[in-house]
Amino acid sequence: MLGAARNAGAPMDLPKQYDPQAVEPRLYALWELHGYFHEDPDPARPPFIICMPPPNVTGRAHLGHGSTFAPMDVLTRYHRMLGQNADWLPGVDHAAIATEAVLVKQLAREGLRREDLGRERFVERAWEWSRSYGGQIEEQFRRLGFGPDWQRSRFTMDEALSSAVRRVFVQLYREGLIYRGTRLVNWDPSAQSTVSDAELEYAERDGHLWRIRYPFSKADPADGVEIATTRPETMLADVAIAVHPRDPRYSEWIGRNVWLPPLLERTIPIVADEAVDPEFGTGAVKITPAHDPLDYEIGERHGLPMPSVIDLRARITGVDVPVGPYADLDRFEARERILGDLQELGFLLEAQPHRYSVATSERSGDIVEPLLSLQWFVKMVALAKPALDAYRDGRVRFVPERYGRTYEHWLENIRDWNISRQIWWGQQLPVWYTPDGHEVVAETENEALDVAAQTYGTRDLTRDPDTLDTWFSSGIWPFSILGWPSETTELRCWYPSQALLTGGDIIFLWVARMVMLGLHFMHRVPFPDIVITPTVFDAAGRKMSKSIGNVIDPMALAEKYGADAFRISILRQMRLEGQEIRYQESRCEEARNFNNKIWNATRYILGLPEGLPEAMTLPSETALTHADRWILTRLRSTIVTMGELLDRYDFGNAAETIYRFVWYEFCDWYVEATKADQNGATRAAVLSFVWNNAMRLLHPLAPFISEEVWLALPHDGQTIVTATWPDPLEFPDSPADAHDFTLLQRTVERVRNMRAEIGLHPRERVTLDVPANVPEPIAALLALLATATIERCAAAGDGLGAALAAVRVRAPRGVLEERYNKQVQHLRSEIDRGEKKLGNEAFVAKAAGDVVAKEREKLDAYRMELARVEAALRALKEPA
RNA sequence: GGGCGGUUAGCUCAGUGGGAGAGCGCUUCCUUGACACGGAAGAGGUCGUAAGUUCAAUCCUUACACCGCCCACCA
Repeated sequence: MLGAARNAGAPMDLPKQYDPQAVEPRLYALWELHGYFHEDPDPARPPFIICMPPPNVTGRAHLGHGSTFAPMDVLTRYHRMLGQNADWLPGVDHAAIATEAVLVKQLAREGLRREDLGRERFVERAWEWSRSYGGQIEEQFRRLGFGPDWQRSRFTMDEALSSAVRRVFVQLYREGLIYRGTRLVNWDPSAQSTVSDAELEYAERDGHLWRIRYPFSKADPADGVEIATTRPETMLADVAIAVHPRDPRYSEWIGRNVWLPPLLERTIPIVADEAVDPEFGTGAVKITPAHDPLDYEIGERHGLPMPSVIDLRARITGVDVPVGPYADLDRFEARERILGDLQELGFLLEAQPHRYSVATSERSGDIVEPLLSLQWFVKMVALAKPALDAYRDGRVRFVPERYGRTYEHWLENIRDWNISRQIWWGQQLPVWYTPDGHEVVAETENEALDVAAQTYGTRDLTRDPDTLDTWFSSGIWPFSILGWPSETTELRCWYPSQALLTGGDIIFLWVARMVMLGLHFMHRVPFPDIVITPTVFDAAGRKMSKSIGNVIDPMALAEKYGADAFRISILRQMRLEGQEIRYQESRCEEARNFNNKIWNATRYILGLPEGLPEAMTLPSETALTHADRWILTRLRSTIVTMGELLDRYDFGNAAETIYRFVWYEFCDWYVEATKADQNGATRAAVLSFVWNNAMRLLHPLAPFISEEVWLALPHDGQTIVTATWPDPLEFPDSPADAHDFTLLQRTVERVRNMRAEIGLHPRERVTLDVPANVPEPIAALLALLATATIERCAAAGDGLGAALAAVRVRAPRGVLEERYNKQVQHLRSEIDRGEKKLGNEAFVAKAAGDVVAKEREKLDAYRMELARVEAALRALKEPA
């Protein structure tokens, strides 16, 4: 659009407001059409690979993608411009639990359960759903300008990835790192599946701590041991009372039996265990190994039986022990009934209000029930050790560093990972059972049949119905997407990747597991840098949630303000050490204004009467004005700073740096300065050169507007996407001239300030007495920028700084007097401060030399300035 | 209970061992040939509290208060 306007020679016909909706989708389509995001492995260039954390197939873009995915896009685009073999590898996760939940809900609307459909048809339906409705998030990512290599997109359920998963499972099994066993697991009754420890969320609840007496004799309910519990419904499965071995209150009772109320059908022993806290409750605790993790450990230590009374539907079951009238009651209903009965029988002594935390399932939100169950596990200790070593010797590091301690602590205290799930959508375990119950683990059914025939003499196999935890397949993501176990070029060139960017909430679920599995199967860490990006909250610091109604949809922001604006608004708020962003829509509006500023600066450049040069070249160095040299020096410094900041993953400061350069340096000063007549010959070249460079610096952050503007300027190549990153060595550096320009800026500000005090209309010229030793070009800029008429007066001071300081503003005597008096007052206080400081012997003796010298210089400068102002004040009072 | 962040202008946040910053909001002026999604000039802060280190502390140390996050087997 801009380019066409340029050719038409009528840029002023362009609208004054930038319209991202007209630009963004069009440019994205072109980029994708030309395959600018696609790369092949090229060993001749350094790789820069980022594996996209695969969003759930059920997922939709949210603000968090702004803080995590936008930075990945920034890095990939930046490294591509640096000429590296840069590729961002995308994909989608099959999100077993979430997808299954969607489908089950869908079926329910049809009055069906998944069993009515059968596994095969259910899985078929899940595939259909994933293909048609799923992956919509990829479209949203396109709209946000994210540029991963779509041709390489992978789905965790793809056959290649599933077969990699089976390979990993089989190998770990053969190495003895995967086993099947009956352990206490977290059961999610509403999802009807296990949940791993890392997927639990603890919620504080107000409840009660009930004191209950277990009697020594059925005949005397008043004589017994008092325990405290928050979960009376589990007492039906109690197998013991535990006390601390050195608790004097109970020591003589250890070994005795008590009756188990309220049924009083069996007795349980009192045992001693160090894990009991004598300070808590009554110091005696009921032990229910089948329904509590700590009790399970105590039960194991004491060889206690482990009856269950809560079944998979979270109802009371009498399969193991008598449960009397409570059979089949819901767990919470049972609690009420049991409490009532205990009360009636005199065993309930007290109900004390108590705040406690319950484990809930992250996915379903249901209260998780610890249950004994036969499941598959990964032995973690052996895998964790190398992952810890890799962190400790620096092969992986965290940004910010502090997250490393989180990772370390988790790995040090790691527990076995329950990987079997009782859902149908996902990678089915490559495990078969013979009629005798022998396990056969193999990558394919044929192989399993052969093994079974050879080892057990049967071909009658039943496959384990369970599927693997979704995180099992994402744990091998950095190499499974490169074609592992095949020895592909991709695998050879692109493993390991260069950085992982993700939210802090999945350091355990995903990051640590990728490191462990990467080390185990590829013998190298999957990425050296782990960048933990901040979580986005609302402006009040609350999590965004549907129930609060404070969710901001990034797609709506992109619609309203443009994807570039959305990206800038998030990036500018990121801080290297920050762990949260409080998002306010006003930041997006501000970024939209920024883009509009860029648009209008471009309109100005395109509308220059002299037209733009064909090629992007700078005029000879001698032709450059002060302002040119200043902006080029500032550009050079901006390029260097941007590079440093992006290399450090400091996206916030990088965004801030280009933002300030564009607005406060280029637009506010340089563009204004080019309106002076003197620039006619060179300005179009310098303006378009600097603007071209600025657009390239901006491109990783705001890909659309930078491309649109860049294409309209003199440029090399087809697209900014593959343009080269600006090189500061391509243009002259003249710090001295740049400094002269900053002296001019201060003078302009001083004059403008006076103008305001005089109350001049913005267009009315003020008259300035400018010393003869201020060079003509500088004086001309002063006249332009301060809207002034220049009268030359006698040379004053030594050097440009002093000469400019001597510039006088002609103004009514009263205004000048007030102004000078204010200045005198300010200068005196500064001089006073400096004198006191330098008069302090301790300061002069102990402060670093340059600090003292600087202080002296400042003091001298203030004194000179004071002398000048006082002279001016005196001159004012003398009769003309 | 343990660990980690945070506390700076009305709001959201930068920042630094040596004279407190931005954006938004607010006040005044300005529809000047890029831009009112703009320009210019301003007002506004004892940098959470208290001690300590230092010639010098908003910055370093300690304690405390409040807010937030993570971890943990308080039954």
